[in-house]
Amino acid sequence: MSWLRVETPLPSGPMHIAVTPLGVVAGGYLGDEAGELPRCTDEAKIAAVKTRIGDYLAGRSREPGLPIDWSLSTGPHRTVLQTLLREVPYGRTITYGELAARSGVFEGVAEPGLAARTVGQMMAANPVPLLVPCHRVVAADGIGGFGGGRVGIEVKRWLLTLEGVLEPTLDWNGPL
DNA sequence: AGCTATACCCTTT
DNA sequence: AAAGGGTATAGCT
Repeated sequence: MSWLRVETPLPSGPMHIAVTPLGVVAGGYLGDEAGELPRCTDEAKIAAVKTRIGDYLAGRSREPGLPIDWSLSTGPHRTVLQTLLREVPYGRTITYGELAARSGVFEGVAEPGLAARTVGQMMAANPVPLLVPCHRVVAADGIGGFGGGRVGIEVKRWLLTLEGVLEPTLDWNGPL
């Protein structure tokens, strides 16, 4: 896989996206690990990803519309991610417990609270942030948490504001 | 009404 | 093989 850098208006700064011949395989919000990553040299892919991601973050498109390479996720993990992608459209949110139920992975296996916890873990381990809208998954009583340290939760809030789920705040620097 | 403790799954190191 | 996580709920205070 090869990586490319995408400028974003996110509080975390530029993103890094990994692509394969199949599609987008991974991504990250950390802007400093770029040094050791193999750089993508395919100009066509670079342009496509930058355009799609850029349009989405600018509010010009509602779906990134990029092909996803699921090879980094397997079993239940992949099932839950795909369920999320299919069941939760732009501007909607779902709770951890709800997603667990919809995915069917925990059918009759675990108790509600326990399944929700597992889903949280899966979201945290989501290799393809943004394309798989893990930020649309919230806790039953509020926004919930978000991995990636302190900026993580800020990114989540930013994205939810972009989609109109949350009211804009003072530090909102995005479109609208 | 609000807070703490507990449950025991799935991914990652 | 072990630890821990973006939670949900039940029970107390």
